[in-house]
Amino acid sequence: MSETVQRQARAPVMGDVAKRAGVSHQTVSRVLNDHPNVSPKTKTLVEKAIAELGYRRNIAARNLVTRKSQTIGVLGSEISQYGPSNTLLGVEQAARAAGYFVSMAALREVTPAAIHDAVGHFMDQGVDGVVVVVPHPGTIDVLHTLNIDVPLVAMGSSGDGEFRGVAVDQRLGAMLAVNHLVELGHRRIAHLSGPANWIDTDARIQGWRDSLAGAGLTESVLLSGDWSAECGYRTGLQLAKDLSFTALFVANDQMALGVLLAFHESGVKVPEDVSIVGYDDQPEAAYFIPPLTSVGADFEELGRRCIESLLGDAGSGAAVDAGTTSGLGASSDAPLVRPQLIVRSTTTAPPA
Amino acid sequence: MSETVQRQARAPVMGDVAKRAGVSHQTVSRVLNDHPNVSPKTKTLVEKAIAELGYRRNIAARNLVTRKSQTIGVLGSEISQYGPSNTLLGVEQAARAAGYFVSMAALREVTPAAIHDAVGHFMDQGVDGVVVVVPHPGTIDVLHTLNIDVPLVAMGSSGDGEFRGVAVDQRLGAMLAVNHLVELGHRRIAHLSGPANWIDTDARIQGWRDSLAGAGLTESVLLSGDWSAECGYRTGLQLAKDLSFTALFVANDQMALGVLLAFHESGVKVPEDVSIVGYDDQPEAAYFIPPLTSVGADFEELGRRCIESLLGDAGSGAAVDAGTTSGLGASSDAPLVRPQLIVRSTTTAPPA
DNA sequence: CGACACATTGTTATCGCTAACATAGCATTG
DNA sequence: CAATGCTATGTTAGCGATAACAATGTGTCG
Repeated sequence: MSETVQRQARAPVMGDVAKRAGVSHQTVSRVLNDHPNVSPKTKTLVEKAIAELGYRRNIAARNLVTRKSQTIGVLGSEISQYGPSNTLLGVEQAARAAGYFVSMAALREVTPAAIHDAVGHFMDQGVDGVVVVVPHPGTIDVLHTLNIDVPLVAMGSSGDGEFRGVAVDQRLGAMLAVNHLVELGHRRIAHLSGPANWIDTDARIQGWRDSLAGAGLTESVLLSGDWSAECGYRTGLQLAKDLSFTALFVANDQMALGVLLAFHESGVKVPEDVSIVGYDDQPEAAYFIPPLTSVGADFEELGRRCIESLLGDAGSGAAVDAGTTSGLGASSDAPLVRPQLIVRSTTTAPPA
Repeated sequence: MSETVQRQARAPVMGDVAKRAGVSHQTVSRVLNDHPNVSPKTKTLVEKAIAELGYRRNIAARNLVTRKSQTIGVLGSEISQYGPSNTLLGVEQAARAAGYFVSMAALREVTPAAIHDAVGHFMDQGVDGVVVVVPHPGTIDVLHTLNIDVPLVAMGSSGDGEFRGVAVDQRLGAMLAVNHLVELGHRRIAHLSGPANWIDTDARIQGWRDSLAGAGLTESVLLSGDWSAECGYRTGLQLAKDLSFTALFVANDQMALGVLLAFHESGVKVPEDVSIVGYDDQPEAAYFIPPLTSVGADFEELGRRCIESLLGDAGSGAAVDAGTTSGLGASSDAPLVRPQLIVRSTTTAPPA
């Protein structure tokens, strides 16, 4: 009688399952871990006992003895933004599908101290790997100072000796945008970029330049913004006063939204007076006034690739300690996600 | 010599710290856990040893013996949307500040099976509490079937005997919106709501009704949408053909964006012909054409409150097993976050 | 000054699991 | 048929922390 009570009182452990199945607890462990040498009959027996008891293996005990936590730390910032939040989604999905837990730490502000904190948090937890979804430059540098002893994948980075990187081919994306403009007949194509030094900013500027050069055009205005609609609006107001270009490539959709409003208020007609191409292709872009032509990438796929890359690493054991550091050549084969141009109503041939 | 090598080979454990500080490992544990009866001198000694060795406590071992995982499971869906993603941010922040790890599981699709899966994932992990950030109705019902043995807080729910809830006072938000319209002189105020049965949808419809009733007005058109800009656009196109109202309260900003585009294309002037109020006040709303009047809430605060509520629970031990179930009266004191109306350029007095 | 309370520290016993080794049974082989 | 190798299972020993209890030392009090 009292035994029954006890059983209800505390969760069943491996020994309970073993007793019920008439085997040793080790055999139960073997069934749970899919070891090869277990007879089908025993396996069935054990599985039945597990089901009957509603047994769940104690993860803490397992982690203690295996020295693995089965969890991946995801370091994020700006996770309420379209790109990062979708990347996060992809990361979580892929990680859980692979049997890992996902521990999240969001950076409210991207400072060395905050990064340090969050990584410390992950180390305390003994994560098996870290995915960094922080589109800020310098993050990688901070991480380098941290002496992290688990595999790490950084989104947006192209990878280096120590860390792996997964990124969207942003230069290509920018070229897609600018080529489209060139094909429409534009010859003076300005660019409203992101803040200086961001990886994304630089790559997009580069694409703009390369595309221009490829078409034999000289650079027009290059302005830098801060990604916000507010900034797009202010810049748009300035620009409207004295248009020296017929097309504008804006580094993200939010700034483009601001520009659109500013132009609207200033009487500059889009696309008649000036064509605009955005970047990110967030769902709302299709409903801007007018609907925005934009370059989009599959951010979820990006997230999935992060995990793929990380697990490829983790699978090969402590690859980080060993030769990887010397394999600088690996940086070039960082997987790149290809962006796509979605043409809508903000682009047309330049005014006559 | 070999000892030195060993020390580098494996992470230091409590015993190493103890040896170095000249105390027992238990004393080290006491220092780490802030036990009262440790002499300041010893404490300093231990802390010095910890720092010198770069010691980090093994969480798995601790979890095993304390039967606590120090982690909170966060179940989310639509985490790339403005509201949920910010709530998530608030949750993560507050949880980490309270010394908890945050394990995330994102629902790609909100089905009983997916919820089941994710919760099972959390149970495997032995989370100390669960926060549910899933704005879909029926989620709670599914959770009720799951026999969860840790405290749980559901965002958007008003709480019941078994679970706690934290929500925005959406009825109030809707009333704020409609009252504003009434004060401007509108008498025929339509509502484009969210999908049927959503908690949010119902509360906002209720607020719209109550506000109308309070002003002695009869209900105008009530249409239901699906939150998307696309749907707002289609509905807007319909509506534009035959305007039977002078003001439209839209249940979220994205649908409002679609409506704005549809009206623009149809030649319906906002706000001259019809006033529009949105809901959520996402940052972009200020840059819609024209800038959208909207009702906003502090979603991060909502997230923080979730943790607050959860930890209040967790603190009192296994409150769930005990009397809580009978305390149905507690449902009324669910903390409500108060929304605010932000007036911009889509609202004005009705046409003469 | 002996007794008792209290602050401080040490010792031992788990927590629930997996790794490593040990053992038994059975088929194969020269 | 003894030797060998495999398969299937059991036994034992930790993983690294905290809990519970034991053992000190120190000060106060009658």
